[in-house]
Amino acid sequence: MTSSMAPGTRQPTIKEVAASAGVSPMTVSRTLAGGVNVRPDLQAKVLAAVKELGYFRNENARSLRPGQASGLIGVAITNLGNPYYGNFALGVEEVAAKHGKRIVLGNTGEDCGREAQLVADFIGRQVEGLVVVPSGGAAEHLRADRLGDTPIVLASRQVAGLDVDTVLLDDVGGAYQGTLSLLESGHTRIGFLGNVPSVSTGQRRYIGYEKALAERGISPDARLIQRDQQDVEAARSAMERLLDLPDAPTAIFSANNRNTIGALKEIGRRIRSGAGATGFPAIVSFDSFELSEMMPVPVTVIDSDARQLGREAAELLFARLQAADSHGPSRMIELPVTVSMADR
Amino acid sequence: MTSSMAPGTRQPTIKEVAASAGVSPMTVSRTLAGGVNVRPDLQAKVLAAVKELGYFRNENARSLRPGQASGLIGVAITNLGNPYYGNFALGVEEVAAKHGKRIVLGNTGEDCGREAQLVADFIGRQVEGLVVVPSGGAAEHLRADRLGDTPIVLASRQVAGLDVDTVLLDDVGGAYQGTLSLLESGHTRIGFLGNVPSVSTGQRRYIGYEKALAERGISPDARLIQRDQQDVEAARSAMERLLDLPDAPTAIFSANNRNTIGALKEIGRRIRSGAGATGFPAIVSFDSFELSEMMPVPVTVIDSDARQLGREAAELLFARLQAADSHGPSRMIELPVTVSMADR
DNA sequence: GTCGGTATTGGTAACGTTACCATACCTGTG
DNA sequence: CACAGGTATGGTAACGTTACCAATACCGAC
Repeated sequence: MTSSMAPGTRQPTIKEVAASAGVSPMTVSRTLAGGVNVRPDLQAKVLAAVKELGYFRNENARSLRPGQASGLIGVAITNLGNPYYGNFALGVEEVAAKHGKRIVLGNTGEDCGREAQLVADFIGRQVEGLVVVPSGGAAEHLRADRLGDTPIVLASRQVAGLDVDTVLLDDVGGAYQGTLSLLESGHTRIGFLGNVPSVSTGQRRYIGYEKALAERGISPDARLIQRDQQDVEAARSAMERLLDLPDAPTAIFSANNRNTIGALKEIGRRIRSGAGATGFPAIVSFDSFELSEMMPVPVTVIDSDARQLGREAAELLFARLQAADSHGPSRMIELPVTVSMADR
Repeated sequence: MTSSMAPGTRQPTIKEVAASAGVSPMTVSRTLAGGVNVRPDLQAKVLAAVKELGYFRNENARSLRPGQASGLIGVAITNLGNPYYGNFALGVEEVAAKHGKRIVLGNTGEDCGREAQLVADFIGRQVEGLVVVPSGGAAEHLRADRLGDTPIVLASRQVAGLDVDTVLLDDVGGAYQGTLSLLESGHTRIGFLGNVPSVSTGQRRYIGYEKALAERGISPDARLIQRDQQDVEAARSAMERLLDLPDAPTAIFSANNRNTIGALKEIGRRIRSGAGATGFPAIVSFDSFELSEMMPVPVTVIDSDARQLGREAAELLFARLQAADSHGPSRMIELPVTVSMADR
């Protein structure tokens, strides 16, 4: 039974456990470390005292000792509310757990300043490595030599001029294939909804789109290109502008999840206000989303496995952590994407 | 310029910074703490050395000092891949940031053992408080006296016999209202898709459903009740069973997000295999989901603000942290939900 | 009975940091 | 010019833990 004390009650320390068990702190430490060379009866006493006092080892103090690792991997993602990144984090966690490490997760909200803060804090907490989905602004704070030799892996997006391990999707190829499928269906006016070019996925997916158009001798029409939307509502409004053009596009290439949802919301709005369910542009969406098969217009999905992306990023990090030469040349992996055609 | 050393390169310490700047560690510490009573020229030297060496304060060592708080709040959620919990975590983070704290996020995967492990680790890392969405199994490890006086707030779900601060949704009321709306439309055979009763939301939402039925003198039909689905595929298959009943339900009350998606997927499957879009049960869904307005069958949504849930949980925690009497009686908050009728 | 070896236990120091105290300096006042 | 009162700086100890070493107890072998 714990004595119920004033608010300021502290965690018990190993000394208190030792006193309560009638042994030295070292015996407690050894017992908790597995009990080698500790008499079973003392182990029992120690464990009883631990339970009685509700003792937990102070991991901060533990990781202070020389040579002791903190057991933490810092993970910074841009938007926790986006299930894509949630699943990404799950992939990182899965691999980290396999190596006996825990992840510390932080959200940058696409804000470069918060990202810098977060990374600094991670390092201050002695993480053994970092997995970061960069927000896309200036990235001085991600340079390897500014991180005190903490290894870092970038995921999903790359940063120009930053020579570190990176895992990307096949953005260019996926966008190219998706756009091509629209061209092959006879579309020639294809709208583009996407991210700002300063974010590498925004840039790379645009390149794939443009490449497919170029092969058919079509030069991009600036009025069909909307690249400034960060959230669903902005995407919806961009879609509204495209649909209101005198010569509206007959198909849309949407470069991500948020844009696709926004575009579909605008279509839904028009359907509910009386327009029939026909005459809307076909949609190709980079990134899948739940219930895409239930949409009133055909949606072709360029899908990737967020969890796998997280796994690969983590594997890259652990490879570097275990490498004899942790300063070896940086590696870059591109994960394939799958294109699931709308079946109508 | 950092000397590029062998893999084992360590973070620089305050002593090294001090040596490099030609001052004592105390002057470095004071400078980093805001610079009171430090000559400007020395501050400049220190800051230059910090930058030069890429020094970050060791937060673990810092929090070891007596009276120093770790600045961390531990947050345990059940499923990172579910955007509901992602947004929940964002709400917690928002309030934590307001108080100058950071969150450490962990995923339990609805696994009670992992939850216990996670909480123990949080405490070992000296978090100042915990926000937990309990997984629903045994919860010995969440008892306040097992947590070394670290305050805890439960969110979304309560745990029987656990007398701690809790934030819930108005599960009973929402389920009652949603079910009532179906009854008022004339439905009498209403299926139930939900969580296992050991999870409090599963239990409470079932109670609301049953209460509405009882008011109309309808006793629940066991064949219409499916309460074992944890993921989308299981939910789809449960929906399949309901639809295949000889006297299939004319409406479905789905007690959460995952079940609603599964149910809709089954409907989609049938529509695509040739059935018309009519003759399917009306759906009421506890929890909203993106694009619910685009579904081929009307979906009434019982919506709650996940982010607000996170905010309220965090506020409860900080109230307790700042209270003079941190052992005061536990509080319970129920957040309202809104019912958005399908508009057809 | 003595010796080498092993099993068990405890003491000490060190990890990186900062609160506290002591010291040295500086400025203005009587 | 002495002295009070402030400002600036450094030394020391302590936070909780465990690696390392020292000490003790015990065992079997000679």
